[in-house]
Amino acid sequence: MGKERVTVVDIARAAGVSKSTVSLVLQGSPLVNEATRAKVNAAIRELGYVYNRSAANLRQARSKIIGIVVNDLTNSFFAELAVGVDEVVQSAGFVQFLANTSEKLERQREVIASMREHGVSGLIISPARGTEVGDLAPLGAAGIPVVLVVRDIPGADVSSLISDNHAGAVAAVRHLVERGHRRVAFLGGFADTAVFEARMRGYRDALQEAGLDTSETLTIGSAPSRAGGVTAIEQAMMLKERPTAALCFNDAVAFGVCDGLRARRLEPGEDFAVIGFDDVIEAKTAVPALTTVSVDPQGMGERAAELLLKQINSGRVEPEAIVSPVRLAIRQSCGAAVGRRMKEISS
Amino acid sequence: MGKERVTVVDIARAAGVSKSTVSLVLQGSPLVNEATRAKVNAAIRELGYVYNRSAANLRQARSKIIGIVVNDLTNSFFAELAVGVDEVVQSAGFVQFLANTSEKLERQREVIASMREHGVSGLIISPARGTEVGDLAPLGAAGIPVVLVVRDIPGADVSSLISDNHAGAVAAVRHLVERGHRRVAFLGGFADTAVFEARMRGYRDALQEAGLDTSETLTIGSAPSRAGGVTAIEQAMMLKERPTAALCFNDAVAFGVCDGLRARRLEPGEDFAVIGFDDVIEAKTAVPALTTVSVDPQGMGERAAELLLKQINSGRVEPEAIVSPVRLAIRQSCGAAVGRRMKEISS
DNA sequence: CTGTTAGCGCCTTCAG
DNA sequence: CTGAAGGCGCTAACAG
Repeated sequence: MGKERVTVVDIARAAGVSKSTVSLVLQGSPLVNEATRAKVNAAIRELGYVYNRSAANLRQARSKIIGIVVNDLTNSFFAELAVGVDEVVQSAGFVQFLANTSEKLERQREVIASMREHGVSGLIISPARGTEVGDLAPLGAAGIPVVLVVRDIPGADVSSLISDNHAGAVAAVRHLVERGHRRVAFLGGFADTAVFEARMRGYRDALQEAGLDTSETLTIGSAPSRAGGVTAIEQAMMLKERPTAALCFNDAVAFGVCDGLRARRLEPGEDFAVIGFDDVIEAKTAVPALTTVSVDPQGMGERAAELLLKQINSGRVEPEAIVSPVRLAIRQSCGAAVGRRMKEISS
Repeated sequence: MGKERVTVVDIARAAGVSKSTVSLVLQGSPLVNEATRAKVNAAIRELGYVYNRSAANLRQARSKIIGIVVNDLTNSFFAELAVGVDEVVQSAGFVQFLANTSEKLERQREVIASMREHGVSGLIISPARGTEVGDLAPLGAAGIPVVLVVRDIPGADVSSLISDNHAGAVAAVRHLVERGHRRVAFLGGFADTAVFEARMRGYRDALQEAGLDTSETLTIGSAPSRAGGVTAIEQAMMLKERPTAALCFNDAVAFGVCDGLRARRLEPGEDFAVIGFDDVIEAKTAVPALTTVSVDPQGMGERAAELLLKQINSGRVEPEAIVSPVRLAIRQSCGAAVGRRMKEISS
């Protein structure tokens, strides 16, 4: 067992060629004779050579790694995203740096800095709440392509890939109105994100279009979590004129709303429809017995990765803003059964 | 805007010191005067210097990155794991390479190779099914610490951190027996993993201890997925003497079993208890209305990362096998209500 | 098609 | 406490 690292010169010597030839083989260059290539590869295998990317990166001033930073990996939505990114990134011969910020700006700053130091070729970011253009500016200045996903940052000079939240909200409300709902609440979320703003605007626009009440009282904010959903529906049900349906800020809130509904007795025959955003695996399976209609962006990870790779390969960093269409997915038909079930369970 | 990369010599010049001084400052060495340090830091900020880790890694022949490879990031269990690892790894000044293998050995080989090339300091692996000792041997030979999580690979000369599957199964079965269940099935999973073997053995041991039937017929294998659970419970319910409770190979199977139970009518008053393994967030929320008792390892990611860091820092690579205790977590009380609910829903 | 030469940016002796 | 020199392993010119 040789203690020392085996390098290109070792394998060059073993194969009886020069180290640049080895280098060419390593990079799969077509400029090298088939026989030579075979000899080199044999030597590589024999000596157990492992390519040293640190050296290559240093020399080339770039590395085949792309970074992905998400604000909450615990949320299945982002886990899915990361898997999608990983898939295309791996097949393109890159590796993925994954960092989770847990919505902490400080952490985000650190990981972005760290990624720069590692010389990432590009970055996919679902920014933490409160991220400002200044946080991304250095990347752009350094010529590192960035693709923003899920949350846009107005004014940032980078690409973005977000879902059409406005259209999604409009479609959801239309769906509810078609089914006869006249009092539709908007539950959950904080007003400080662009995502919230877009969904809320879609909600209002669709109500107006249907000539319905857009009064503030039917809009109840809360943490964008399951617990927040419970709080929000409780408040909503204390209103003089209760809503009969709710569009929720996201899937977590929708689950919480369902929890809240289960916990209270609805009047016999009373029905309640719930719609959430950001539907992913969990949402598809978690509340099978309640009606949920979901607005979910498909394959966002893959698309983001492709967009990023395109920019990396073209060398050009020309920001591109893509708004991804959403679809309404109906999991289970509405019906008075919902009201009945509530009673049964709470008894 | 200078086109050229700013390096240590630039900032050395700007600060009026030598480059080695700068290097010391960069590493937070205490050997440098406070005033000098301040000057250097000022220059760094002013020139927008970014540390080049490729160069440092090349020079030092190691990198502050640790790799984590999981067999299914889509499974919340592993997402949680990755988050846990990320947390401790980040605070230790490392960054995390995350790769998802989707149970594909070929992919796993690629990513492990890639990580070696990047000079990772250590690796946390939840191996894909079918991984052999040979797949990990080169890492050990290269002195790269490896911590196996979730799934052990007998004979591999690396550390491992797995839950006490045997004890978990025993506890689960005892719990069921105490509640009066006499016919307990073991549903789901494939017999080709050590995990399966341990859980199955615990199941058998506990039954024997209680003087109950351990006949093969109550053991029904299936894919370790939700769909597999549905298949398994359907088979189980076609038995002459039906089981009244099931211990499931994992949480996904448990969900599937619940699905299957919902889909069929139980006799009035008939009860059925379901227990799953690998409980994580999803499990805690997905089937709130059914009785589930869960066996879940806590903080495995953090512990694995700590173990790995310890090995990295000590330089010593002395494999250590840790069996993590599990706990039974009862989500909701058992009761005849389950049988009633089934009827209601399926009608 | 293959060999030679010259660094990439940093860290580490070893003197001062 | 700071400066001067050398080289980590690789690739990018350029010659042959």
